[in-house]
Amino acid sequence: MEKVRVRFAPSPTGPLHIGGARSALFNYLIARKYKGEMVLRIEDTDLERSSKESEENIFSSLKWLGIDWDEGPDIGGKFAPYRQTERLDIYTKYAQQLIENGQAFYCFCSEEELEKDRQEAMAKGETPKYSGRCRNLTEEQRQKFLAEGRKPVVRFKVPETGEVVIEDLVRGTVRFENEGIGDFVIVKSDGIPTYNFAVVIDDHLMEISHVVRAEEHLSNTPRQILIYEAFGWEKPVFAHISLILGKDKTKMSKRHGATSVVQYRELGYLPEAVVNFLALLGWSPQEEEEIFTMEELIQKFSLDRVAKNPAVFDMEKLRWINGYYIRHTSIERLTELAIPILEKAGYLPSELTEKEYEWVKLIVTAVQEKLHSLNEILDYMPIFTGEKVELENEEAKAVLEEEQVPQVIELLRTKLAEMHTLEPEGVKKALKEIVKESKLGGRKVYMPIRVALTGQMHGPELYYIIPVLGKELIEKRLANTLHK
RNA sequence: GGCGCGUUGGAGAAGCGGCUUAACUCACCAGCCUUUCACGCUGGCAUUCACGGGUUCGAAUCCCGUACGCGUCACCA
Repeated sequence: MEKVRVRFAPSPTGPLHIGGARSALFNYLIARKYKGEMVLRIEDTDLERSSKESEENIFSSLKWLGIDWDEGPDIGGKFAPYRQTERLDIYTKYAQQLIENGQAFYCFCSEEELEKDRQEAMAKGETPKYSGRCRNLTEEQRQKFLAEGRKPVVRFKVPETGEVVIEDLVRGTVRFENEGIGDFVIVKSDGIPTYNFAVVIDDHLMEISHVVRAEEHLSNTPRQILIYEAFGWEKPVFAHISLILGKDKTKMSKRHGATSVVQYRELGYLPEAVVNFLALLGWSPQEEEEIFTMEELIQKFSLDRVAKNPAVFDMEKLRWINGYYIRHTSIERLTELAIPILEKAGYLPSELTEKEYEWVKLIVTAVQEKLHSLNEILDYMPIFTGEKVELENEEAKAVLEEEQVPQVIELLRTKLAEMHTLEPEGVKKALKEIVKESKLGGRKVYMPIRVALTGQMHGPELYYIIPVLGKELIEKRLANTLHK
């Protein structure tokens, strides 16, 4: 088998979309699995919408996910350049070749003319398709148009009969009649090639062996194959992966929530969780496990287990996966990730003291098992900060009215006073002693303390909450809740 | 409208002619663990695979039609 060379070829017209990230991931997994090469190519031929900023976003999003590439605009490679706007002369050369061979032609039709054709075809109930008007212009006509100042586009001459058969790795055999394909534009009037033309030239020149991309490109594929055939080039293997749909089964869009990789990053998702989730979007493992590291994915991934049916973006599942990774990563890492979130929310200054860092670390330890995304830590912050405590409901109020409460609180005060510093292990021990000495049992001791300190019936372990609060805050809170 | 693709439980998703009385995961319910919540563990949760025909000894799996959804028909990628 020849060397596997795959590519991810986004157009830099916005932040990296979750669907794009999934295409990039699949390509990356294939490249690594078969010890091939991954090419990153920037398709920036849409001058209007492309931006450097989007390009930067694509680079950083991919890196964040842990996807890297062997050749690309930032690192170069033997087929450089990797930005289409830097390859314009190459496309011109090949377009010229097609024109000379009679496989492409200049078209001078104006937008108005084309629109009129379209309307007429629609009115007659026909498929709108290029009329072929400029297919056989004489040299004279051409000069006349040029003299009028018209800027031509170059159109590919599509054979009028025959069909294009695609042997797609995930979709099987798909056929398209040539008849349904009009002569399409390959070079715009400003001299920039269109997508359908540039991809083919680049994929061929860059020796891409497998084109793995989203299903929306499936109906473009016959046009591209026609170009391969016009040049007599060997075609790559195609694999069109299904679209990503939202919960309502329509194409994933802003309406469904976050759609870009950066958004997930900002919402407190871990890159390995996003990668794991993305891999499951359209692909399924043979075994029962669903949690995989990048290494495992590289080992297990294969295109023949990629499904044809559309992949539905299940936010609940992403949350669950993210929660899993949060529970299984280190406190140090979570602390580092939590700091900017807490800073932004005003819980921390921009420069941290050792003491503040330790404080965050304790909070993170306390809530680690409860989080599904890092920013959920903010939901727990009222437990750890502020002097005032709101009793959450009547039930909580009732807990504080139980008869053993004064005794429990007194014991707590005594125990805490005996301790020089509050740390989880010591507090845990002290609490157990209270249970033992009072002979009241767990619930009657823990629940009043919990409610008195936090106002809530549920929450993280008390032996974490107490050290986080510190003696001073504890006194203030006790005073606050008990004298109401 | 033409062309192309899809349709399995509350949700995601395997299975692609007999081994399926339809995996697995999430959610949900019950029990256990536990000071609470959460985590973890155990068990329960589709007689049925959009619908209607057909092929076959046998169909979720193959064929045809209908419905619904999605994609695409650009000088966007």
